[in-house]
This record gives sequence, C-alpha cells and structure tokens, in this order.
Amino acid sequence: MVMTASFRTNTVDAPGVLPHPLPEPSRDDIALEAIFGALSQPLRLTIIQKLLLESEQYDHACGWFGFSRPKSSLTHHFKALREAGLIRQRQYGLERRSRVRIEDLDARFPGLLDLLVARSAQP
Amino acid sequence: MVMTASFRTNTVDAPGVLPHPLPEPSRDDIALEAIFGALSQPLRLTIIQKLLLESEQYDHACGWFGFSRPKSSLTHHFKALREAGLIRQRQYGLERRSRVRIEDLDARFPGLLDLLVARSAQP
DNA sequence: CCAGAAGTACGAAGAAACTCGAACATATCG
DNA sequence: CGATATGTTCGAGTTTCTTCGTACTTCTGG
Repeated sequence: MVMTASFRTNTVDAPGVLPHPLPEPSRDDIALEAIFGALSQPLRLTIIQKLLLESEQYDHACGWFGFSRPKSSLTHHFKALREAGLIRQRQYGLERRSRVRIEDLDARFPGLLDLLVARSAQP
Repeated sequence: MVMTASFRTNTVDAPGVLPHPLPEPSRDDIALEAIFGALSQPLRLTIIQKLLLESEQYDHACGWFGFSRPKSSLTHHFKALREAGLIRQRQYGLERRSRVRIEDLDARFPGLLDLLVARSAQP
C-alpha cells in the first residue's frame, strides 16, 4: 500500500467541537484497490467489522479493540486503514479514536460496508 | 497471498462436454481476505471488471484481454485470481479460458460483484 | 513537576508479492 | 514432421508488507 493520493484535513462534523481529523484522502480520492489492499489484512478487516458491528455511536481508541499486539503494530494498521480512506481518526487528548467513514464509503462504493458485515453463508 | 484452503476439482457445468476446471477453492472455502488481496492488484481488478462487463457469454483466454505483459506475469495473476476463488479456468486445447465464478460469488458474498462493476461516482 | 498512559517514529529483519526472462510443455496447422 | 501459438515452471532481482523493539512525544492526574 503506497500513499499516492492527495490528502486533506477535512472538517465535516461540527468544527470547533470535535478535534480535527488526521490527514486522510478525500472522498473522491478513495480507490477501490486501496480499500481492497487494506482489507486483505485479517486484523484490519477485523477492525472494520468490529467498528461496524460493535461500536455504539462513538469513536473508539485502539485499546478498545483488545488486540494483544505491540502498540507500534496497531499504529501501523490503523494508519493503513486511514490512508486507504476506511476510517477517520481524531485526537482526543492522549488517545486517537477511529470510526468508519460510513457516509463517504456508502456514497462512493454502495454495498461495500454491507459486504463487510454480512455474515458469510456457511452451509 | 498464500494458498492454504483445500482445493477440489469441481465439475459443475455439464461434465463430459466442458474440460475440467483447474484446481480451485470450493465455494465455502472462498475467503473475503483472499478476495480482497487478489483484487488489490490493479491488473487483476481490471481482469475481473473486463470479464464482467465485456465478456459475452463465453470464457476468454488471456490473450483476449490485450495486456502487454510477459506471459509469465499473466500466468501469475490469473493463477492468483483462480486461487482466490474469483475465476474458474478451463483448458481448451492450447488455451486456458477464464470466467468469473458468478454463481459462487453471488451466493457467498452477495453484492461483491455489483461493487466491482459499479461505476464509481466521480463528481 | 513528575509519573504513567496512549500513541508515534524510526529502523531492522523476515516474509511475501511483483516482474520478467529463459527454458520447457503441448496442441494445432500446414 | 516441423513451425507456431498458448501457456507453464523456475529462478532471480526488486519492491513492498509485516512485525516488533526501542526511543521519543504528548497529554493527564496527582
């Protein structure tokens, strides 16, 4: 995964109230190949699924997920998800909380998120 | 992409008439991570899109696509798509023809193929 | 101010993917 | 049979991931 697209610091949700999002690709720069590349990593797919299925209305810091991996590994994977355009990250004091960019992804690739949370048919 | 799942030589379409498919994962062994990994390569995503949008009813040999890459590279990418469960390949005399496993993919991951052929919104 | 907590940055080592040439296999056609 | 066409296999070189330790930064709470 290489970061080539242009990045911006967007301010969608109530500027002044929420911390600014970390640099991320704009909606139109989200590429399907990058999405697929990011989601081909099992841990990263799990992160997105967990956010979609178990998060309640709020963003979650990476400690919330309960992964037993070194912190630097988690940084790496969350950054990969952010740079692919899958999550938005905001700094709240010490912790950095993530949420799925649901609106952007639904607008750009309708059906993608449904695909990720659908229980795969196991006959 | 590593090949770990069990493989079988399935015989879905009129055995005796069509050549046997090359070894491929069974429908239930198709994994989302593997799909995503395969489609994160731009050329491979193009192959699937071209098959879905431009193929008329038949399988296509890799010469049909008109890629200007060494033959060994094409072999590599078609094999990756087959091992991920995205395409089925059959040997017709000299040439090896590929088609998307539409039924299997629709059954296992509804919406996936629609996602691949949807024209991404470019405002 | 200091200690602890959350996370980053850097870098290195190993694994995996990508690209491609060269040699080989096999089917078809004249 | 020999030439050609399609595609494979093998191997090497290069690049990209992945993992993780270490050191560093920054915020928060006493």
